[in-house]
Amino acid sequence: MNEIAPIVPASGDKEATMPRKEPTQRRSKERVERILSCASTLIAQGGSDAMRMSDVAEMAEISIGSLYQYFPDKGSIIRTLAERYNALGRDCIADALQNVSDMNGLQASFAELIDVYYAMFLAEPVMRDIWSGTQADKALRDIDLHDSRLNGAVLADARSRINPAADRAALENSSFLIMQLGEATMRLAISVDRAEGDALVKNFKRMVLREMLVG
Amino acid sequence: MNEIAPIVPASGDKEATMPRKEPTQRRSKERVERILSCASTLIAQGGSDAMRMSDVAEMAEISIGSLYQYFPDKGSIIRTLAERYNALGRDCIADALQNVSDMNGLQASFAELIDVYYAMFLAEPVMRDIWSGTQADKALRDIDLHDSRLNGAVLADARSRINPAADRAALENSSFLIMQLGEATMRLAISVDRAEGDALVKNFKRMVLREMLVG
DNA sequence: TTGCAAATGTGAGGATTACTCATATTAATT
DNA sequence: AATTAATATGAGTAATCCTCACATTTGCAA
Repeated sequence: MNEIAPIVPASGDKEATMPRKEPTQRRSKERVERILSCASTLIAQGGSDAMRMSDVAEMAEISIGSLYQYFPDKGSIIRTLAERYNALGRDCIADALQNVSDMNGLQASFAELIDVYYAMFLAEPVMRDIWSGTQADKALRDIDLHDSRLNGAVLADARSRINPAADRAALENSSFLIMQLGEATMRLAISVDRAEGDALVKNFKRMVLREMLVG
Repeated sequence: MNEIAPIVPASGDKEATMPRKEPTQRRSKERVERILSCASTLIAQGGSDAMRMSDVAEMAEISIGSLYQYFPDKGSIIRTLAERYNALGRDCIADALQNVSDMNGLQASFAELIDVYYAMFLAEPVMRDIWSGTQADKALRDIDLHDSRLNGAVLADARSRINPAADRAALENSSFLIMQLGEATMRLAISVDRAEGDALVKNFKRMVLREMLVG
């Protein structure tokens, strides 16, 4: 687990973290996608710890050497997947919150958002696995923190719109915390049996909606 | 990272997870302590990933083979340390909450508890490291969940005493969630700079005290 | 088309570490 | 003192991530 991740063949940047530049773009892009897709499948099967780089190469029908030409290390594959999932979540959150203009709307949207996230966690083994690793791996945690800040800012915007008098810094801190605690709640909920998990999520929802209301 | 941890030479149980039984108890007990202490030092220096079993053996001045006689795998050392830290925390929480009898007392005690925990997290690199790994390792997570349930039950007891009308199951669920979110907040707070971490903890405290008052 | 240089592909092998096991040593017991 | 049981030892095994010297393909100029 090392530094930064390559997202996709860098387009002329100072070669970033990607080993070599973009060649027959078409082919290399396809390879990157195949690698990520195979990695995803393998993680879904046995978790990212059990995913071996040799398995990924074999399933993607490329040599191990080629694999390392596209991703400098195992962590970079996982980070790339994490970033993609996060981007999905970010869009979801932005969609839900961008246009709320009153407290009722905010609460309704946020409550639904929590449900959607919970459903995603339950349905996506890869996401689950990667998010679990989030705390242990520094690079992953940094990605996670960064995205929580972005999402927190979106929430803070909405709250600020509704209550312009509120202190912006405080709103941002509170919103960031809410995003992180939301993730923690999801991780917790999927670690226990379904009924208890549901109850925990419900409890969290109640707590957060009140926090947003009261402030 | 495998199954269950040995705590200390098992006293005649069906040999549990410990390789061999208790011998010249004195010596073996000392060895276990020395191993744990050296492991602690090494984790404080570079984190548990960087801690090599060969280093532990060397620092403890025993052979690698002996090390594996006391701890069946690397994870078991870490789990043992985790359980010891948790036991400390459990005592702390029980002390603070056992005798509260009204809401003001509960809020005051819990607020102080949060501060104490935060201070511990800031001061104890080993605890930090182990707790960070909590999410990634299944056995560690199970230990963590188990202890959060115990602590949650203590909190639920206190709340139940204060408000006997409240539904016990709901209190327990809420208290368990609070304990887990508290941990999440600590992990978060130490991942950002000190000022922001302080603000996050303060925010969490506010949120939780209100939850206990209202919820 | 042909030939050459640059870009990619390849997989045997290096390097690191958790962990094992046959053997040596020490302690307990008779 | 002899025998048996308990424990210590560390060279060696196994599992994996990753590298690198060399083979192959591609792009391009003549």
